[in-house]
Amino acid sequence: MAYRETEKMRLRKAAARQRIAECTYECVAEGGFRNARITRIAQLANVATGTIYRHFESKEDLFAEIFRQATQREIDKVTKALATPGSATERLEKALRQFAERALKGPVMAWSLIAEPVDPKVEEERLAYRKAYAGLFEQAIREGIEEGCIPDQNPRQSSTCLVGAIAESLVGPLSPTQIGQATEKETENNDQLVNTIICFCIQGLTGTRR
Amino acid sequence: MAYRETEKMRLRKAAARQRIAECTYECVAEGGFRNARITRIAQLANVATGTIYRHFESKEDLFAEIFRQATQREIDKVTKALATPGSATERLEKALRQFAERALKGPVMAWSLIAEPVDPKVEEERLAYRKAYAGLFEQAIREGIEEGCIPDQNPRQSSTCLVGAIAESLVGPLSPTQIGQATEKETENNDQLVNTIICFCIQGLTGTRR
DNA sequence: CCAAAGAATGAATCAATATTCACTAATAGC
DNA sequence: GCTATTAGTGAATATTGATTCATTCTTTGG
Repeated sequence: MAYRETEKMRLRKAAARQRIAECTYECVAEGGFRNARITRIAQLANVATGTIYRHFESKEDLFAEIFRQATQREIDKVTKALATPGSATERLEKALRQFAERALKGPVMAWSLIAEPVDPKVEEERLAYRKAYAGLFEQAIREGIEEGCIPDQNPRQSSTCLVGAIAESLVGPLSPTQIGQATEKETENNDQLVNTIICFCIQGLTGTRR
Repeated sequence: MAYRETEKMRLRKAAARQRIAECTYECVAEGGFRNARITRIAQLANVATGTIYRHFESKEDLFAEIFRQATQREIDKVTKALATPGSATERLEKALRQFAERALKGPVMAWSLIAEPVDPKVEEERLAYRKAYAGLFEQAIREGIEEGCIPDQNPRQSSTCLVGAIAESLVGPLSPTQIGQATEKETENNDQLVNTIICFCIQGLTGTRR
């Protein structure tokens, strides 16, 4: 009898796994899942391609995990924004802004999470992600209706519409040509864009121009 | 001296080309560009794979042409809707509804036109398509502001936001699971969805609940 | 019917990647 | 240092589709 997994080894393996995950994230942020090739990920992580398969069942599984981690981060941010004090409308505005600004800061990743075609397992994660968002906004709208700052409406449908509206308002400008990092001018334009989207969304929700 | 291209031949070739185009459209409508393989298209069109290359330079070129044809059809519909009599708001509503309903009737095609990742040549067509839409809506918004039925705002930015909002409100629900043909219940839901989107958009634009 | 020219064919080739696996290196406990 | 066991490697293989091209079929004008 000889080899038995020891703590040191467990840590080393965990570190390697983590490194692979991070490099995958980097690749995706750079050019989407489509662009994240196993060979490139392996290179970045300083491991052999085969090693990746000792840590993850398949590329699909690896991607699904990265997707889950990335969306969880986004959802946490929005959840936090919705948990601040203030009226439902104010909190919704904060959350939408959070969402939009993050997406514009990392447009490729946002696009990958929102709209890039992905394998079935990853698509499953996306479904959960969408549902989570819709649920968050739905709850806030419900509160707004109770508070009286949002007119009566179907919260589920409005929240779906809301998520859709922001998502695509962002996917549009970001998806095709603009992959470069934001210049000053662009940053300014982005601020403008975010304001317009938020304004549009809040109006769409409340019917109140401000 | 012997063979010279005759009218009959010209027609026959044109017919074959047309048939290939139609079958490509079918394939795309069924599963997006990603899913439209040359071999499958050839099968549907009853030609050999090689034949496709006698009619089109490459897959990319074929796709670009199909894209152009498909978007032209969509743009014509919206243009027509915007050309009816009525206030700018009414005409915009009609146009948005037209857009949304068509997209929901052919969700996969809509998704392909709006958001599916495509080759550079096709992406170029998409850019033109987006610009055309933005231009149409922008003009209508400008008219609305002049008429006084839409508050003052940046027409370019609002129209971009508008296009984005609808597009993604539709891409969201349609992209993942629902590929099946609409059942009665779904049709009803779709009507509801379209109403909500339109309502949301018009409010976002005018700040008026109705 | 014939010869020249073009059109159509589809099996073979090429290309791009994911995945495997026979082999080597490292580790653990003695 | 030795051996059992697991980790790591990366060249070879498998897969999926686009594209090519030598060959066959059609058409045309005489």
